[in-house]
Amino acid sequence: MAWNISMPDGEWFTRETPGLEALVREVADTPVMAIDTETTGLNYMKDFPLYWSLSWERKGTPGHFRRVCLRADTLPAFAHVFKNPDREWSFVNAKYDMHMLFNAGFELKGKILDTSVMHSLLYEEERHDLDHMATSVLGWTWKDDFKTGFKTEGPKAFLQRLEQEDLPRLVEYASNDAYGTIFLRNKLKKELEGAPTWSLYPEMFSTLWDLFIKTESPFTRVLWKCERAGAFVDVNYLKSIEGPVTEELNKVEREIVRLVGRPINTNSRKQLMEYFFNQKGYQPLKMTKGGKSGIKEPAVDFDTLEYLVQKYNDPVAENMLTQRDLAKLKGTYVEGIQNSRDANGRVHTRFNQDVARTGRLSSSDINLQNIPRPDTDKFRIRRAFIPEERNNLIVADYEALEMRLLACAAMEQDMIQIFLDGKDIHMGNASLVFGLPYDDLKAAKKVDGEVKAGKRPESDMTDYYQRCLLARQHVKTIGFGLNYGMKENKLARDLKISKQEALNLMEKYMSRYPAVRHFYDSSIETVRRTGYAFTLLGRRRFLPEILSNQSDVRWRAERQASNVPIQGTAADVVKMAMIKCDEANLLDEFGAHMLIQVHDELMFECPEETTDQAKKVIQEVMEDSLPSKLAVPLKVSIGSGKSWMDAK
DNA sequence: TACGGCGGCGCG
DNA sequence: AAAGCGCGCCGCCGTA
Repeated sequence: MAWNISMPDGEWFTRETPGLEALVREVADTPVMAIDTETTGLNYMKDFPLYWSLSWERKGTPGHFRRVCLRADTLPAFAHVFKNPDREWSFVNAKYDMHMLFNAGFELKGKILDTSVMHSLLYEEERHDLDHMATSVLGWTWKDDFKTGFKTEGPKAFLQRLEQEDLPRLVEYASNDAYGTIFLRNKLKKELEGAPTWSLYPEMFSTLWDLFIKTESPFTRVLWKCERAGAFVDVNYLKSIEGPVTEELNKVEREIVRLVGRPINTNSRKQLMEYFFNQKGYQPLKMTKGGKSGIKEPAVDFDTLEYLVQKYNDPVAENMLTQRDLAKLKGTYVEGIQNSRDANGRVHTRFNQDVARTGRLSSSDINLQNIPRPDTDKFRIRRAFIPEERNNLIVADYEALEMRLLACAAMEQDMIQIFLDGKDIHMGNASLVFGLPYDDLKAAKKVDGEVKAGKRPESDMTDYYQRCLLARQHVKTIGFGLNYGMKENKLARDLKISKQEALNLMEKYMSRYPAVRHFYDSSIETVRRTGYAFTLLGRRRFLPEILSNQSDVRWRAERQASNVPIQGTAADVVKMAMIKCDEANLLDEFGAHMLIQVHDELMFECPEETTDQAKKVIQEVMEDSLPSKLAVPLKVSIGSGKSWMDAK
């Protein structure tokens, strides 16, 4: 027995088992079912199910459950059940099993309930794997250990040996997962229904169950489709920059070794630390965090290198800045992306729905949400993401999404007006905060652009225009910084101004926008009062540390309290947009697939002929993704082209 | 040889 | 580093 509870016997089915037909009939007649697969491995595009299991509460006999383990050869007998849209499947980590079933030739059409996602809405600080959820939600503990077998023999050999040599153990193992899942589904559903929340649409979202079933549940399938599609990669382009990147990196590393006068591994912070602070005797700028041991050492990060260049004019530090850039580019992107390509030249990320505490997605294996931006990346990695022949990429961006949501949430009329007037928000803010004419700010940016493009003489960029540009930059940094709870010290460092100037700037900004100040204060107050920070659709984040006696712990919770409503609401908006794009049937209408989400940006692949039509629909759907209009319209800029770079 | 912690850094 | 939110991956290094 694997769980520490009494349970019905696990049943075993193969294609030849006489009871299979009756089982199929019962399953078809039971609309709520937990499902799990045992597979050949963890690669979701390549591996496939060897066994699978189901568990459900028997119709007409409440409290009586069945749990069955089936060999994969039984799957075809259930094909019509998988196709039925009017049923519900519960999983742990749903997308993975959906991929496995798809690899075996079956696409589930019913509702998808991922218990990991359900759990993440209630217990965002905990893990969402089956073992932990079963322990903490159900009080069940796992007794058998299969890890060693999987590890030493590999999943395929291990599972197939079990079928031959110890079938009961295989049946236990496999069917218990499904059994745990159906109990988790039932318990978590009750907990979600009993979890009140606060949203802008109380008639639609008043409990976490509303949030789950109306947004997260359909979202899972949307993400599954994105993962499945993958993004096509121009491997020739990556190969073409691999040489130059490597050459440049080697060159700068050789130069560093020459300057140091002995072999040094430029990737080793320890060796660099030794060189700068022992051999050269420089003063450290800052110390590292120290981690568990608490041992702090001099940092050798970007800030430090920049300071060593500034203060000591050190050529090694200067070269290290280049080395860092190139090493990151080469290892993480040029090589990393190539290594992730599948046989068709596409890369398939995992979009994690249960990781970010604010409700954002995360992307891993491969992370497609941190590909370098072309404006700072001289090797233009984004150029490597391309459509297949005769297709385009479409890239749609929410413009200033978080600022718009802040203006709405705070009901800051002057800021709202900037958006209603269709102005650039940072220029608008700079204009109001510093009393500069908006048109001058606009002209400054235009002239700056033209001077940089060589279309105008440098003398056109007057001191006044420089001041205008700087004002916009300062206000932009303040706006983002405030959202993260930044204080004057950090602002001063970022803007390279004095602490007092930074303090003055922030005060000026806040007193020009009193409603914004009040919004941040009241966000913190809400958490003090209720324990939770809320987003527009009612996602909650529990922040008990807001009452901590330790000021650093409490301050951190306060920063999170003021950030969650904005970052989390932005995540809500994009999530709704993705669901609506899916519902708009872009695939059938235009042959368009959603590929990637990068927080406020969506990427699609679309045939050339239908690109213009698809763009129009996508833009409309995204700008209109919420149940009702906000005080500020959401604006989406949309472009298309033959690479991620060109499409923006 | 594998793994986790850590520093460092890419993105929004 | 510091009162800057949310992520994931790389290489190094110490440990098993």
